[in-house]
Amino acid sequence: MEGTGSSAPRLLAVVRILHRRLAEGAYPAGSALPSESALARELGVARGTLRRALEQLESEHFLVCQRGSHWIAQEPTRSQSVSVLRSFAQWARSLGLEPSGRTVSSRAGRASAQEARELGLRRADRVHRIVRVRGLDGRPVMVERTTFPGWLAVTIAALPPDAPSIMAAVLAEHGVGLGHAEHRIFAMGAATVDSRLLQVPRSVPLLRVLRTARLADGRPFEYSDDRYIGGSIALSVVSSAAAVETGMPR
Amino acid sequence: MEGTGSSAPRLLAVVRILHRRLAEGAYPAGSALPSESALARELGVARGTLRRALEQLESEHFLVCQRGSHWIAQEPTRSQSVSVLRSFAQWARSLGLEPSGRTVSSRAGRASAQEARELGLRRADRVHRIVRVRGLDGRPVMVERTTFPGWLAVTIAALPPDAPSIMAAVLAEHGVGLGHAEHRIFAMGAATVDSRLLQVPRSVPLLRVLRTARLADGRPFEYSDDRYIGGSIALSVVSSAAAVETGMPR
DNA sequence: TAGTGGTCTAGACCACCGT
DNA sequence: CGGTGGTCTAGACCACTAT
Repeated sequence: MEGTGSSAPRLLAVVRILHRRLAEGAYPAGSALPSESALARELGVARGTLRRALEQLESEHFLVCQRGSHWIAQEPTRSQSVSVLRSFAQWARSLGLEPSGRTVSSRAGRASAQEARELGLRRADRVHRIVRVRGLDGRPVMVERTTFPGWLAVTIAALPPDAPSIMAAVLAEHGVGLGHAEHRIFAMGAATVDSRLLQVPRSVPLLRVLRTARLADGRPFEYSDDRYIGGSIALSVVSSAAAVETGMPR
Repeated sequence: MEGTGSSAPRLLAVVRILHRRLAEGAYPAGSALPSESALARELGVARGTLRRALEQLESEHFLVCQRGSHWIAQEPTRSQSVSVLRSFAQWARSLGLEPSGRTVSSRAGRASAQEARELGLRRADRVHRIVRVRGLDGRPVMVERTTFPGWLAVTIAALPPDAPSIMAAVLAEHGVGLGHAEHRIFAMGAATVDSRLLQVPRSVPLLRVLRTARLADGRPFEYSDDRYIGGSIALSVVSSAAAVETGMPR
């Protein structure tokens, strides 16, 4: 009976509630959800609104459905879209999860040949390196080894060790957000250090992402080696071969 | 006041009409469309339905809008190439390597629920499944388990077991290339079957890519579970912060 | 056949834009 | 201020699935 006129608060609230319930196991993988009508009534929204939330969860592969049957919860692999460029913290919050960060080390240094190449610096230019363990709702899911160019060192070094988002600080201080990034994605076994930081056995399969990111104004921002616990997270990529056609199903 | 219960005929009809009008220059680039209410009245649908059509055109970059103002037609030449979509064979050759393929099995079957969903089929519709080991310069680097919709079965079954590229055959026979794909990327340990096919020890880290691909004309083409030997291959993805999606965050 | 999801409708309130 | 898009509601009919 009532609209809001701004962003989509009801929808977002419902999405968050469902994410939370799935994460907490209220709807175990493979089990059926209550009917749309029942769920809508319980959450105090119209069926249409509830439905848009379900469709979002479906596009994130948390739910599936078949005509005439109930919605089914899926194995909760979190999927991070790479095409839409967002920081870890932004991505986590969009899923209704709380991102955390713990800085393991943070120190100044000189660029290696590789770092210089990726960040557009000269070898031995000043850089700042940090190692962070990042988590979702308190559980560690990835370890991140990042190198920043020297001009960011002051901003980075000033951050508290549990800052959930470095991007937010950079945005606040320099007024520029992420522009674009290149990712190279591998699989690898957990090294001894990784296994200790992530609290998993050695040689467990990890998803390794080497990332070179630039700010919206084109300046190189970071070069990072991220290692995710294998099953806990999926990267999602949508790619197209250009060319727009007219007959668009979907 | 009336629903249909089947696919979405009204919505599709409206989308087609708008595509045609844009193509015919009824709404020149930069000009404003009539208001949603007026357009809905003219086309004989509810505003909600018209709106879903506009959102689809927006996601295809044909239209943009601002709050409180009209929808604006866009120049339809905007290439949105984010990630380049290429087949394994195309990719290998671009690296100067020789792609190879060995078909391990190839047989007809009926779609599982998951396959039906990914390929836009109904459960138990005819599909064709193949398992292939693919290599670079003679060394196996990945195993590929692919499901094709029934209408492709003849083309697929006719291929020689060492065909380096299925896409090339489809392109030759049906005259359509790859259009669009979605990937979900994980890390996992090699299962027993994988280790045998790839000639690596069990539990070696593999890069697992679940891929749903469509042809340029929008028809679902394949659903595939690809597993790459961890260190041998990296996926490379370039992403930018631009990206506008339908209505929802995705 | 009863119940579910898939689609569509008609109407409402709100925030925002131009005047 | 009136008009526009953005969001939400309540209710309807249909095709499909399960039993």
